[in-house]
Formats: sequence, C-alpha cells, structure tokens
Amino acid sequence: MPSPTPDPARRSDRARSSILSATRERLAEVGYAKLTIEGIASRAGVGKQTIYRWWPSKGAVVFDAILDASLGPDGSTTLPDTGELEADLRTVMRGIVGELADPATDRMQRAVLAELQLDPPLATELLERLLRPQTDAFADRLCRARDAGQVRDDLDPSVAVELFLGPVFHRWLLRTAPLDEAFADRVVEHALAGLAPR
Amino acid sequence: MPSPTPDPARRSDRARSSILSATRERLAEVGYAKLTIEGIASRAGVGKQTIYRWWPSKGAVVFDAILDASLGPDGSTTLPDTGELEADLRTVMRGIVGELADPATDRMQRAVLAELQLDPPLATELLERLLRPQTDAFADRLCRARDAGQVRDDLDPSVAVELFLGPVFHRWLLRTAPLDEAFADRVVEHALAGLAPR
Amino acid sequence: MPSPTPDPARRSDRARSSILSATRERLAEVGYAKLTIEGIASRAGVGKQTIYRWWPSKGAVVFDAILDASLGPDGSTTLPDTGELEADLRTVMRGIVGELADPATDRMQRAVLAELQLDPPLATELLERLLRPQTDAFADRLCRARDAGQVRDDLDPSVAVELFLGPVFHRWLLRTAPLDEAFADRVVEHALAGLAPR
Amino acid sequence: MPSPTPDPARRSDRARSSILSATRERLAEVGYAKLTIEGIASRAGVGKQTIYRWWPSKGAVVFDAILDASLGPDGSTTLPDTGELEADLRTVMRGIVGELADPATDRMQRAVLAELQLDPPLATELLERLLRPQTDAFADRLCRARDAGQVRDDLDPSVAVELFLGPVFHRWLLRTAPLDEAFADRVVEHALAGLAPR
DNA sequence: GGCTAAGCGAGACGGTACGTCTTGTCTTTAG
DNA sequence: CTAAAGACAAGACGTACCGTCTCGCTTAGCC
Repeated sequence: MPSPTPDPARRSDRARSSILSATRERLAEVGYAKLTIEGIASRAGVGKQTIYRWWPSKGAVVFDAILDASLGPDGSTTLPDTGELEADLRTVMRGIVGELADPATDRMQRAVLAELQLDPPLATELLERLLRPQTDAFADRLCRARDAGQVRDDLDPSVAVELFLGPVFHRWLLRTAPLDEAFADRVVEHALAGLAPR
Repeated sequence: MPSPTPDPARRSDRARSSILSATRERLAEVGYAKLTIEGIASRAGVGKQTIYRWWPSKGAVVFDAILDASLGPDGSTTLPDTGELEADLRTVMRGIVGELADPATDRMQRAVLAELQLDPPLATELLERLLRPQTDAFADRLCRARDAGQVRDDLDPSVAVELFLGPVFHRWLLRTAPLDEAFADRVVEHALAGLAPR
Repeated sequence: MPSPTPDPARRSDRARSSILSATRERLAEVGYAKLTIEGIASRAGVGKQTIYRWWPSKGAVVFDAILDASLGPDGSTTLPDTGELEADLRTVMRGIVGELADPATDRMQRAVLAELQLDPPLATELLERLLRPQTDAFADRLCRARDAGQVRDDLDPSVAVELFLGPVFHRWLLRTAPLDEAFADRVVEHALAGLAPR
Repeated sequence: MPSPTPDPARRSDRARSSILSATRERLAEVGYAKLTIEGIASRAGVGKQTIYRWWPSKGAVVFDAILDASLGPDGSTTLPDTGELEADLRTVMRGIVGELADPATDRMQRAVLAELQLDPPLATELLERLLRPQTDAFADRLCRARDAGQVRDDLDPSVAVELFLGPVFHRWLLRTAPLDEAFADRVVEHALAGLAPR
C-alpha cells in the first residue's frame, strides 16, 4: 500500500528545487493562466506524481516557488531608522514602488495576487509568511516615531501602515495612474501630515 | 461558413441577458475558478457558440455580467454634498466598506479582480467604465471642498482619492485586518487631516 | 404560418442548378465524408434553408447531383447489337471498366455507393432510376441472344446479368486486384461459356 | 506534454477490449451513421483520449471491433474438400449468402463497406487481413479442382474467384433482387459451367 | 400595374460531436 | 523501493456543422 502521507524526511531536494525553479521559469515564460502542472513537471524533469505528492494545488506550488525566491538570506525585515522619519519612509516607499514597477516581478506578483483571491487559505499563509513581517517592520518604525513624539500619540499602527501602503498598492493594482517615485513621495507627505501630533 | 464578424443588429437580446444572468448565478454557486463556459451555456439554455460569438474569453463574459448588474439606471455617479465634508466622505466610505464586506458581492469582486491581473486589456476597459466614474465623482467632491477652502489649495485630486480608497481596498484585498466602519472612519479622519489647509 | 409543403411551381431554377453544381464541385474537392451542407450553400451562393426546403438529407442532394449529371440526353439505355454477342458484351464491359477506373468518377461513385449502404430508401430510388435501366438493357441483349440460340434457352436474365456485372463490380469495390480490360474480357469469356447452350 | 507515440507495451487490455465491445454494441443499436466516439467512450467507461491514443479514426475503431469479433479461434480459413467440387462450392456459397442475409451482421457489414469506400488505407488493411484469407482459400480449392481435372487447366484463380463471389456480392450490395440459396446455387452452376474443361 | 404571398440570401440560434488539452490517479519500468 | 515516465478516466476547451428560425429583399402571379 502506498503511504497516504509521504515521509518528508525522504524527500528529494533535487526534485524539490528543480520543481520550484521550473515553476518560476514557466511563470515568466507563459504567465500564470497558461501555467500547467504537466509543463512544470516536464521542464523540471520530474514525474507529475512527485508534484502532486508534495503540493495540493497549482497555486501552492507557485506560492512556494515565489517564497523560495524571496527568502534569500534569513527572512528578518527591518526598516531604516536614521531618525529622519520622512526621509526613511520615502526610502522604503520608493523601494516598494520600484519593485512593483519592475516588469520582471510585476507579472509574478499579479499572478500570486490573483491566486490569493481565489484561495483564502493560501492568502492567509502568504499574509503571515511574507506580508506580515513587512507590515510589522513598518509598524515598528512608526511606533518608534511615536515614542520620539514625531507623530500623534494615539497612533493605531495597523491603520497607519495602510495609509502608506494602501494608495501605492491601489494604484499598482488598478493601474489608475502611473506609479512612480513622485507619487510615493506625495503619499508619504500626506499620510505623515495626517499623522502629525495635534 | 460562419461569418467572422457577427452582425450586432441581429443579436438576440434573450440570449444575451440569459447568458449574463447565468454567469452571475454560476459565479455565485461555484466561484470563478470552477466557472466554465459549458456550465454557463447549459444554465442559460444557450449554445456554446452563442457565447463564443459575442465574447472573446471567459473573463470578458464575467466582466459584462458584472457590468450589466452594476449599471442599473443610467450610469452616472455622484457623491453626496451636504457641505459637511467629513460626514459626506464617511457616508461614502462606509458604503464602500459595506459593499466589500458583503459576502454575496465579495466573491464576485475578487473573481473580477483576479481576472484583471491576468488580462490587461480587460483591466483597462473595466477601469474606464466602472472605476473611473467612481473615482472621478470622488475627485469632484474633493475639488468642491478645495474651492470651499476646506482642504489645502494645492490638492492633487488623483493622489487624494487614493489616500481614501487605497487603505480600504488594501485591507480588503489582503485581509490584513478586519474591514469595518470603524476603520473607514479612521481612514477618513487621517486622510482628511493630511489634506487640511496649511 | 410558413408553408410546410413548398410550392414546386415557384422553385428557382437558378438556385436548384447552382446547388447541384456546387455539390459536384465540393464532392470532387473534399470527398463525400467532408462534404457539408454549409459548404454547398456557400459555394452555391445560396441560403441553407433553400437546400433544406427541397432535399431531406445530404445523401439526397448528392444523389440528385449525380443523377442530374448522368441524365444527359433522354435517359434511355440500349446495348449495341451487332449480332456478334461476345464482341458486343466485350464492348459494354470494357466501357463499364473504363468508367469505374476513371479517377474522376471513381470518387463520386464510391461516395454514392457508401451512402446507399446507410440509406435504404435512397438505395431503392437510385436502383430504380439509374441502375435498373442499365441492367434491363443488359438483360434485353441477353434475351435476344437466347432467342437467336446463342445461349441456353432456360436463361434467367436476372441471374445472368449478375454473372457479368458482379465480378467487375466486386473487384472495383474491394480492390482485390487491378481492374482492366483484360479482366473484362476474361469475365465475358467465362460467363458466356457458363451460359452456352447445352 | 503527452507522448506523441504511445508505448504499446503499456496499453491497458481492459480499456482496449471494452472499447471494442462498446463499439459493437453501439453499432448494433444506432447504426454506423449515428455512431460517435463520445458514445463509445461513455459506454466503454473510458476517456475519449484513450480511443484517440490508439486509433486514428472512427472507421479504424469499427474495423478493429469487427476484426476482433471475426477472429475467433486462430484465423486460418479453409474450404471443405469432399472431392465433390460443385457440392463443396454450394456449401460455401450458401454459407456466404446466409451470413449476408442475416440482419444482425448485415448492418455491420454495410457500415464497414461504406467506410472502406471513403478510406482507402483502411480498405487495404481489411482486404489483407479479412478478405484475402477467404479468397485465397477459395482459390486454393479451385486449384485443387484444376489439378484433379475438374476445371479447365488454364484457370486463373484470381478471376475465377470473382466469378463466384461477384454476383452474390453485387446482389447483396445493390439489392437488385432477393438474395437466397437458390441464387447461390445458380451462380455456382453457371460459374462452374464457365470453367469446365474444354 | 400594384398587392401579396412565396421563395430567396443571409446568418443567429440551440444543439451535438469533434479532436485536443489538462487534471489528478494509478501502473509500469528502470535505476 | 523510489521516482521517472506515462496510460488512464474525466471533463472543459474552442470549432465545425447540424437543422430551425427569423429577417429583409426580390419575384412571381392574381387581382
């Protein structure tokens, strides 16, 4: 009888990483909509069953493929803290805008985002493992600013973070207008004004 | 040989509207990922070719189905203007939050949004026909407020609108935290503070 | 209410003959299996309904198309009668072999024959209108030979005819061996020997 | 990517034989013209692709289905040889007539024959595998008769066989007249007379 | 010589089947 | 005894035609 729950200890690392690489390659080549398990398996030189054994869905593979690529060094995230709040936020926001505007990552990001809408459990996991560290870091920086008296003292970090990220993300997502550093700067300016000490 | 460019004058309205209704029904029942053209056709009592004759893709049908449902009376959109800027914006934002939080529309909205990520031309059309009127109305209200001296006079409407909609949308999309009226109120408060006359 | 039984008096001759021509053209071009009503209609510059109005099936159209081409002058058929029985039969049989071997008619003949197997009423009609006159003429010639004492006097014409036509047809149909004039001659020789006066 | 040339060694015998059975069942139920691949697949409990993987066309499946049914024991064919030539041939010819007249096989035979007209490669294969053994056996019997001095010594077996089979086949095919044992007997009588030693 | 009923061209419609593609499972084969 | 290769059942894809059904537009033939 084949084991219904495969033993992770015996998992082949070669297979795993070639599947994730192949996924990223196919994703870049044909896009998410035309991505197929068979295509990944054949590119990775792997049997389909080896994919089905370890991942429950196409979305999960893609998700892991992207996670695998993002998590370069250790996974910890911190924002710069030079004391100059507005300058620091500008740096971060410009970085985000730059990444979103990069055509190479754009396609992949949209693919994952699309998948997230249709697969809530996946959304939750990605939220916790990728997004949460970033928003937490953002919130941390704002809390330090609050302790330094640079923003109002009744600051709600979870709301404040969205004041910064929301506009940028909204514009990227819906393509309502060009997404550039000037826009990032203006968002920082206004959001910060909205958080100013009374 | 079938005509490569069908004649819109001969189009059957019965077929068109039953297809759009069936699309909405199936979308609500099985979700976007499991939505099939065959399912729509069979539910609508329509031949598949009748769908393929008038729409190029599944996304386009869904798009029209949603547009068809949204465009009730005329299509014009205006925001309330009682003179009380913050109260007006609160009303609007609470409405948006309410709509996004409604499970019935939530699924459909996410489906369309996912599709938009993978089909830029569709995104452009939806932007122009559904979203633009709403953001324009929003911008209009803010411009009137500026003329009344309620916000700073160097206001850039395209940026300002995103300060309000972005955070709400971001939270809905990524499910980072509960989306409720209290959050809507806080976003309005902070965004308005950020736009206050200097 | 549309007339369920169209009025033959008002039938357009232009439509009729262009349909039959188009049928023959398409038949020669793509063969019977890939022949379509839509193809015929479009080639004939005719609406599909005009075909469906006058013919019940594809087979019927093809049948008429072929009949229309075969019935050149009057329709009467007679075999040569020079008194030399064997020579006369050889002439006729060589003619039949020549026609069957002609690639132009071969395809059309096989198409009709195939259709006949699947549509008995059609088979009956074709038998009466096309084949019967030919076999009757053949039988006539043999009866005259019998009266002249050239063949046995208990001759059954309906059997005798098949002794001549059967072998030729069988070989053509099943392609068991090359079909040529030499074969025709040998069939005549043997069949005639089998019918010789005792 | 599916293999373009499937590996016969891995072929499922269960699928193969249930497809052939289902084909015969559907053929008997609805006839050749209304026979569909989808119908066969669904009756056989088989995916359509499994049919398309192993057969190029509907005709080929039907062909194999019939071959599969005809080739009961070993496939070798011999004619009776009691020394009484005319009696032996009568036995054989009556058998053929009986088989053709049986309504159960009639439909199937006509279906295959129709298909053969439209698909020459299929015709060739069937000729070699089904028909040739039978005509060869027939020719063998006649050669033995020639060696025994019962027929003329310049006998051409390939012609002689058609003298017997042709008339029967012609009558069956074109339904020119009733096909019964009396006819079979008369054909034997005449054909044999035509082959008598000079 | 208009009137009107039919045939006509065109082609959209509800359907069926096509042949292809992908999914997720199950089986065979080679290392 | 694992994992590649790939056959399998299932079913959606998008296309081609089917036969029916309106449409306007000729086009007879009766008034």
